[in-house]
Amino acid sequence: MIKPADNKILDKIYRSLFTTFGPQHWWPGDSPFEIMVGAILTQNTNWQNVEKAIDNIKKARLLNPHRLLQNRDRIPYLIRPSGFYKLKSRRLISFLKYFVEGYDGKVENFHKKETEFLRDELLSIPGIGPETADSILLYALNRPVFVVDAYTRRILTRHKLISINADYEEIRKFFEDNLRKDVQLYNEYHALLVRVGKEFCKKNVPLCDNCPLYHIL
DNA sequence: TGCCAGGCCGGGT
DNA sequence: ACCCGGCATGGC
Repeated sequence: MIKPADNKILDKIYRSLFTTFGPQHWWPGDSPFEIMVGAILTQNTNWQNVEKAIDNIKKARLLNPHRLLQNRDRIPYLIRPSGFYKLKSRRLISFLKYFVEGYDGKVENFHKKETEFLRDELLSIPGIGPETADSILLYALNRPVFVVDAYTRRILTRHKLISINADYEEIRKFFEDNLRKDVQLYNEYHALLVRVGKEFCKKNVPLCDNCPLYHIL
């Protein structure tokens, strides 16, 4: 991992991205529960497809943990547009059981728990890995946890800020160690990385000098 | 048309 | 401890 000399590089990157793109208003979603569902459905999937799935759930008036769990057999059909729908149905149901049985499906009941404790609980749910857990913690529960995703990794790798072998925890620590612990900052930063990644840091495209980050290396 | 999308898991080395 | 295929739909 790396990141020698300039321990302000992450600040520079953030300012550059924010100046270029402005606030991203993440997470797209009206309620913490919708965000949790979206976090699971968007695994390796285009957000547009996830929106269709969430719309289906809303139209069925099932965007509520208790009701969704009670109608679990309708989930595969409803979330079909988000892809991997049988797999994701199982994952969503696992999460719903955890949320309803452990917290009565109420977000307020999470508030008494420590972030690390919740993170461990989320990671123990089958189908919830580090990015999904951290997305839920940051965007649904407003906990200061930095979310690392494929774009984050690709951007940092391509700009030689981390080694190609760096694992999830290493990258997360890189951000959390070099930024102030601030929910709004983490929120915007991750959203901006996704934004710049979609536009300028695609797969199988080397490194373009149009990228706003190109010149601050 | 083929490639890709805001991962995660399980089996094989 | 890695590495890789499977999982699926819809947009460009």
